[in-house]
Amino acid sequence: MQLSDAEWIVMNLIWDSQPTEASDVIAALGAENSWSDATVKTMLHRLVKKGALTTEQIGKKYRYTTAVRRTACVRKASRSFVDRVFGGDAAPALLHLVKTTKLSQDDLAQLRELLETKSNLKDTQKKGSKE
Amino acid sequence: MQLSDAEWIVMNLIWDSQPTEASDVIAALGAENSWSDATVKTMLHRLVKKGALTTEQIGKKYRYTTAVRRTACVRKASRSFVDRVFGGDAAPALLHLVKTTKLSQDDLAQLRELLETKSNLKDTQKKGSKE
DNA sequence: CATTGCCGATTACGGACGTAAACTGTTTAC
DNA sequence: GTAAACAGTTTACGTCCGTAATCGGCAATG
Repeated sequence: MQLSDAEWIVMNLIWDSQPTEASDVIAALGAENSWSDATVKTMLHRLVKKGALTTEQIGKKYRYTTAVRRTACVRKASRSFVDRVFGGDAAPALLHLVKTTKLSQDDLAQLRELLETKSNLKDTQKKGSKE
Repeated sequence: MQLSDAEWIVMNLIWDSQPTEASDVIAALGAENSWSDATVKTMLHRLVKKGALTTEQIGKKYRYTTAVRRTACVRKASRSFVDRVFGGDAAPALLHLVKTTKLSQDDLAQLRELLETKSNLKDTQKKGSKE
């Protein structure tokens, strides 16, 4: 599922507070992004048509629920980003991001732990060649 | 400088082998991406108009040179990616990427070192609040 | 010198996107 | 019950993007 900029905003909101009604989305995003309600409605509609959201009719109104996993979309977007910007080579991408990102102590600790785990896992399968 | 998908491909090539003539770009990218030469020419033209490339007339033909720094574009694209997908919160983005990326021992080592440096730098300015 | 061929410029066109108005049907309040 | 309010659908429109054909100038070649 390929999401556009604006669609990510909508989807992120709905992933966070599911299921949601149109009015909630309009209220939240209209304020945040100064989108007109018409704009939000268009987004929702397109996302449904696209298969990213499903609607469930509750009485007279609809409730929107995400139909795609956030992790899947994130994965897709990440790959696309790495491909586009770093020609598919993820390592420099990561180095760059880590270098240029403000991270809290906590984040740093988590990352370090994660890396340690990965290092240990790989410890057996000596994979040193570049290409 | 905001670059589109296709433009990144062109720019990455030119950053790597500067200065370049149109024919070279056409040859390289036509083969790789099966773009028609017309398509490549359009890309080049748009990039020039956009200010991402400059042309220097050598005799009757032009040589293309990048007019923007790759790092600047990478930074911009990274920020835009993190904003769009993670709502500006970079830490989860990094965690996700690190988690889902195949990294060589070498890459891991580099990352770990980088993180250690960052941890030490931050050691003095206790910033723990989430907010 | 006229033709061909290369190269950059101009024009084209459909689809996606951001943005939003207008239309329609239903519910609710006066 | 009629009008206002609300929610979903349709239509709209300018821009960017991918993709490409065509045009126009200059240079080499016969």
